[in-house]
Amino acid sequence: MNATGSLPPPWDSVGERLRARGLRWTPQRRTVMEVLAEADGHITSAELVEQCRARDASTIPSTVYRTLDVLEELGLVRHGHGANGGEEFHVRPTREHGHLHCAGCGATWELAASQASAIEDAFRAADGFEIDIGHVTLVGRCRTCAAAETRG
Amino acid sequence: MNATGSLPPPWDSVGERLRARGLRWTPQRRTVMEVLAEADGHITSAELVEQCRARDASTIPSTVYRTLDVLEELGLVRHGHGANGGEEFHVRPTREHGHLHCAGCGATWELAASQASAIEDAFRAADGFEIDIGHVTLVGRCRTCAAAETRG
DNA sequence: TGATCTATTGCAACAGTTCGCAATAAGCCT
DNA sequence: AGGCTTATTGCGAACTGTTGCAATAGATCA
Repeated sequence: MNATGSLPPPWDSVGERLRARGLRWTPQRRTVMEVLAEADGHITSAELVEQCRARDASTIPSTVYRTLDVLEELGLVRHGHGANGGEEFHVRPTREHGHLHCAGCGATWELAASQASAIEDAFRAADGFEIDIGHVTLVGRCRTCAAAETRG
Repeated sequence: MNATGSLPPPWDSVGERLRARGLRWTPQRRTVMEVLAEADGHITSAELVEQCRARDASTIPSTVYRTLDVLEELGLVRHGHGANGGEEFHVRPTREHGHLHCAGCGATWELAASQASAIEDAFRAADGFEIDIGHVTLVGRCRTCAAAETRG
């Protein structure tokens, strides 16, 4: 049995990857991995801390945040900001994608990769800017709410 | 001399506008207006609190935050989120504009209205989404940093 | 001017997040 | 297995921003 036990890829090799960099594989970090492995997709910091605490009541928030920093350096998660500015994490291996949030109805949804490409092109053309479409949740009005406002 | 003293437009009429809605014109709110009038453009919550405290050492942060809520309802400021998710305010009467932040060199700059229009069009075409381009600071790589990364 | 109504303030508590620091413990080497 | 180095943890303090509540003080009307 390897040092990381039965975690699924890409989490099963995290221990080795940490050690290869002179970093350490600790029980606290393993707890964070377990939660992330189950949360595949998105998770907010608050959710992550809460779920770590469910597995290990002695979980300290600052340890979780610092573990996330390390995982981001390893490329296993990427942090972003939700519509209210709060931190949220994209868990690998999720494809690149953006989030849109409607300030009218409160919905948040993903922007498909093909649509994202068109938008990235627009930024590139406008300003030479290579936007990281996934980093912040973009806020505006969905088609329905925008139409309702125009009418009303 | 009117009730708001020598504040410049549109701040000189805030007192009346508040009263017209059954709200009140208080010394604390006046302090916030004075700072905003000088900060024309952008200001973060922390900067605002700090500058209010410089004028009136007894300034309480929660009062400042609540005043900002009221001013946003009046349309005199609009809140947004910086590259790190922190709150920041756009002070009227500034035109609509977006902010871009380069994760490479750390620079933040404004997106001109004409460029913003092209990007708004791209969102509208992609998803029917009416983006509020000014609400969040968009993160990515500026032309220079993107080119440097491509090279090596 | 004074009474009245209630918006607003000040304060304290709290939630999310970061940081400094001393104690702990992972990983390496013998 | 034991010792050493230092990354990491746990904890407390600080910072940003929100909320509940009792006391204060604008605004209005007589």
